Amino acid sequence: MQKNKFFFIEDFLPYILTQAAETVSANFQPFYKGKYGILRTEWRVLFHLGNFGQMTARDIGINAKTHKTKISRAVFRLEKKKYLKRMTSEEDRRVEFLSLTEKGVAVYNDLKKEAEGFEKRITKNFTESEVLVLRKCLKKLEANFD
Amino acid sequence: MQKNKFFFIEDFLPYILTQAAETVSANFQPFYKGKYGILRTEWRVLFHLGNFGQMTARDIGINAKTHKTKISRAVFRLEKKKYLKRMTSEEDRRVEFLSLTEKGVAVYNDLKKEAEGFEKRITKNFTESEVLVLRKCLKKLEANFD
DNA sequence: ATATAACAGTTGTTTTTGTAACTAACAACA
DNA sequence: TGTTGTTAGTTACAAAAACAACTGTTATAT
Repeated sequence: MQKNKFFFIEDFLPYILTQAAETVSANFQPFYKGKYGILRTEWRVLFHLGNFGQMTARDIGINAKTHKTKISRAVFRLEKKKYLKRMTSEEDRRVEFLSLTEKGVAVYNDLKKEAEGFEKRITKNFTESEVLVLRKCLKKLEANFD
Repeated sequence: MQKNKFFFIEDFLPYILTQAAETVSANFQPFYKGKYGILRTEWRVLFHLGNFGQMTARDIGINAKTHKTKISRAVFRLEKKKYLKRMTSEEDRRVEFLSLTEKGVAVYNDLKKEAEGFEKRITKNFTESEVLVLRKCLKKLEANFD
């Protein structure tokens, strides 16, 4: 930022990015944690399965850039809650296909509504173009590390 | 599994925001963790003191929106590394004024350079206006929860 | 005053994460 | 066939975070 030649932590992009993400996440958390007792990684697994249908733990991990142990534990917990079921692959018995149960789909559909409402709420004072640029920049930031 | 046309996790702003923040943070971490063995909260405390000078743990916590136990432990570790010193207030003996030691200032100055370089690098394919809008939007997102 | 509440910071305990090592299944190739 | 390497997923242990309870100090209100 040109406004000053010195370094200010509050203008340091990685810092304000993390702060914004933490604040937004902390305020979104009650919807899934408070309502269904699931953690962030569980939310991500649930939403991957709800969104894309049957997937393997491996592919969820790749797509969500999440370590396999985190996924493994999230899958275990979702299974324990009966939100998710496993089916071992016939061709490769190392692989498990994961999918949501009826109960899981119901939770997903409810949380999807919450998510849509939440997103609308946090961007209510944004112009359409601001939202577009924001999305584009966030994707670009990520892509810079691929 | 019915695939819903209207909600996509990869367009969900809190998700892409968190993903971008996690990716950026993971790639910035080696600079302070790898080089000086400090954690993220320690980096934040160090940079608050380097930036604003003498501060109390309380005020760092408020400004960085970080819980006092996290700050307390970060201060302890920085003190153990001799990057930081404490001085009990005369007027209120509950309060401790924190400041960087010479060694701490040296680390801060080095990490500040790294930070500047890193920020430049991650935004090198951004237009000036994109960076401005991004900053503005991130601050606005945060402000929506004050 | 003296009781009570509020505050700055620390400590203890539980929960979650990070990392490495592991099991079981497959693949490549001699 | 082996033998070696790779992969999907789990488990064990250590590091860190979350949360509650705590100490010592100051402010407030009878």
